[in-house]
Parts: sequence; structure tokens; C-alpha cells
Amino acid sequence: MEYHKHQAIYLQIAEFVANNILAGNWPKGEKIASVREMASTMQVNPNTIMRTYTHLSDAGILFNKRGIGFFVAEDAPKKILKMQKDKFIQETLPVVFEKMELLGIRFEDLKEIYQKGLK
Amino acid sequence: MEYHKHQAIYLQIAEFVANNILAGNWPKGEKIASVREMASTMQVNPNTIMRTYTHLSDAGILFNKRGIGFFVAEDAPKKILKMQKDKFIQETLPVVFEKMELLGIRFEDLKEIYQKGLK
Amino acid sequence: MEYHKHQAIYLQIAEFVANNILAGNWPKGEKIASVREMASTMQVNPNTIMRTYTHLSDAGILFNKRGIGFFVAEDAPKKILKMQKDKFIQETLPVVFEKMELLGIRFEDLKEIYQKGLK
Amino acid sequence: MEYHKHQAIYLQIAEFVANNILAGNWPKGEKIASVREMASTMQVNPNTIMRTYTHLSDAGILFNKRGIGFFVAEDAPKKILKMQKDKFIQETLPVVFEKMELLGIRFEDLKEIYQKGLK
DNA sequence: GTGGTCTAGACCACC
DNA sequence: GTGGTCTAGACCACA
Repeated sequence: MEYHKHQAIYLQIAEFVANNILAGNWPKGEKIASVREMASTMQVNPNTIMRTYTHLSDAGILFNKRGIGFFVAEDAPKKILKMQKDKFIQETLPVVFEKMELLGIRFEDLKEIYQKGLK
Repeated sequence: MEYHKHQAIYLQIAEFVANNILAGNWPKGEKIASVREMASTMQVNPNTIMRTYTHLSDAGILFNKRGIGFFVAEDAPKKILKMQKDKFIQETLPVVFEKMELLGIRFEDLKEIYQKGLK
Repeated sequence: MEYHKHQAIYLQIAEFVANNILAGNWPKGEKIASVREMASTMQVNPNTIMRTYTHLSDAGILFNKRGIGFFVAEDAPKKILKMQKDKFIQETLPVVFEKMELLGIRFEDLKEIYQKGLK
Repeated sequence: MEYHKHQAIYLQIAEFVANNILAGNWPKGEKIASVREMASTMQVNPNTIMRTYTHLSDAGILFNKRGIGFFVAEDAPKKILKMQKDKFIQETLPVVFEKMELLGIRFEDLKEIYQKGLK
């Protein structure tokens, strides 16, 4: 896997994990790769994977059983969607709106463009 | 200059030229580097620069006098903005709208988010 | 097909394509010959045909689906007429007006000649 | 000299002769090349040159002295201009007007285009 | 010298 | 298979 420099690697791996869950590759309730194993697969430091798993656990997408490992939470897909939605609203949209301002596109123009796109 | 592979080189150079004009480095009416000269500077084939210049001429950003060279058009900055606006509407917005659909964000939700961003 | 040297080959082929569309040989919405196929038929380099097709697409006479081919646009005949009209105004008329100047024919004389021609 | 097939060769040579007179290469009153000499130079049959000279004599551009040769008439340039003017009005303009009709350009549009061209 | 066109051949992404 | 881009090298008209 290639990493780009515009985002922390642990977040890029978090997206990778999330996408696998969404795709159904890793069913809910199932144990996922251990920190050391995943670190080896992804060719990064185990600490980085730990941050990824902790991050996903905080979001309720994973949960862990001490001494055993990390597991896919029951409603993981739903949580992932919410996570992506939040990220989209907090990171992507502001950039889009800023560029609109720069190019002189008013919000009112958006609706027209949006409806054209649906045709 | 580095080129990324996700966009044609001639378009990347076109953006480079446009940015220089917007920045005021190349005043309107002024002759810009000849095709061969620019090709040497940018380390690409003259045909590629020819394509860049023709592209910008079609957009009204440059004009040329045969046997003399290419020049920055009078209202180049205005045309560049229009070009960027068109590109944003035709390339960026569709992707944004598609992702909105995927994440279950309705167009009506946008207005609220937009107004929050202005505070 | 014979090519004359006073005009770029890709433009002569563009006219050929336009005439076929106007004549109804290539109905709107229909796929036309692929770049390589046409190149073989016309005995020119594929790049030259690519230029022809791109030129006609820029003018809205053709459109293309990536990986599939080029197609005749819905309102192609209308666009072709506009294209020919523009060419006539930008290329033919200036030459006519220049020759008028050379021969000492004033614009006012034209009207009389024009009306005689209608009889 | 190259001949194109869209016009009789004797007329093409007539234009050639006329242009030389207008350019001042062949001063008025001067004897021009004999029929045989010109035929050799132009690589055509003497009969063709004879038609050319007769045509120009009819128009008052040349005159001949029997047994001596053909000479440039006193007011040849003026006659040539009139000849070209007549040809322009009777041959060129009708074609232009016909094409205008075909392209949907009204005579009223001409004035605007004409004045733009003068800028 | 300038732009403009054309060829031959290559490689890529997408379908 | 399709279009799309790029290179290398050539030749042309025009100024």
C-alpha cells in the first residue's frame, strides 16, 4: 500500500480498515489482525497500528478484549458511514465552499448545477 | 517542475502558465517564451508545449502572431477564472455530489452547513 | 481522397466528416469509425484523425465515450452550419473586402449588385 | 508556372500578363514577347497565347501592329483594373452572395462585419 | 527565427 | 478493443 503525505499514515490505514469492513471482507464480531501482524503487513511501526485501532475503537467501529485482540463492532458499518459523513462535512465541504467563494460561485448557483447532474 | 501522472502534462503546464499570468509575472500583451524555449525549460517535447499554447489560445487566454510568438491576451485573468470555474463545475462538483449521495447527505442539508461555515 | 496543401489535412478530413453528417450518411447518435480505422481508410496517421475528432468534439459536432468511440452529436447539423458560417465570416469575407478595397468598390455599391443578383 | 484546372489556361496567362503590366514590369507602349516566344516560355501551344493576346486586345489592354507584334496600350493599367473589377462583380460576388444565402447570412449583417474589419 | 502540421511508434487508462 | 498522451524527428510557410 502506498501512503500519501497529506494525511497521517495511521488515518490512511484507518480508512483502509474501514473500507474492508464496509466491503464485507471482515464480518462483524470477527477478530481482525493483531497489531504486530498488521504492522508487518502494512510495513509500518506497531505504534502506528495501535493508534489506528485506538482511533477506530474511540469511534465505536472496533472494540477490544484485553489479551485477545480487536474485533469488528456490531454496528461498525453504520458507525463508519457516520465517521465518513462527519469527515466529509468538516473537511471536504469547507474546502469546496472556500473554492466556490474564490471562483465567485454563489450558493444559489449550486442547486441548479445539482439538479442538472441528476438528469 | 514535477509532473503527476493523474493529469496530462500539457494541462499541468497550462495551469502553470495560467498561475504565472494571474500572479502578474507575465503582464498582458507581453510575449511569452517560444514553443521550443518553453519545451527546453519544462523538459518536455515541443509538441506538448504547442498543445498547451493552443489549448490556452482556444480559451482566449493567449493569442499569437504567426512567425512571432504567443502573447498574453488583454483579458487573460478574466478568462482564466472562467476556465477554472468551468473545471470546478464540471469535474469537482460532480464528485462532491456523488459522495453526498453515497453518504446520504441531502441537498437541503447543505444550506445549513454552508451558513455555519460563514460564521 | 486527395488532399490539397493549402489547408491542414486534419481540417480537410473534418470537412469530409461534416459533409457526411450533413448529407445524412452518418445519422445523429451513431458511432463513427474508430480513430485507427479512419486513419487506415484515409491513409493518414492516427494522430491526425485524433486531431480531427478532437476538433469536431470541441465544436460540439461529435462527442465520445471513453473506451467506446466517437458519436455524432444530437444537434450536429446545426453546429456544422454555425462552424461554416464562422469560417466564412472570419476567412472568406475579409479577403473579399480586401479585394474590394483594391478594386475601388465601395460598400455602398454592394447593395445594388446584391439586389441585381436576386432578380 | 503552374496551371490549375478550374479556369482556361489562356485566361490564367492573361492574368499573368496583366499582373506584370500592373506591377510596372512591362511599361506602356512597350512591345511584349512574341506569340512564339511567350508560348515557349510558358510551355503552352502558340494558339493558346494567341487567344490570350486577342482577349487582352479586345479589352483594350494590348494593341497590335501587323507584322510587328503586340504592345502595351496607353491606359492599360486602368483597363486592367476595370477588367478585374468586372470579373469580381460578375464571378466572385455572385458566389459569395450564394454562399451567404446558404449559411443564412443576411445582407444587413454584412455592414456590421465590414465595419469591424476596418478597425 | 517563429508557429503549424504530420508521421511513426510507444505506452497508458478505461471498457 | 477504445481513446488519450507523449516523444522524436521532420518539413513547411511566414516574417
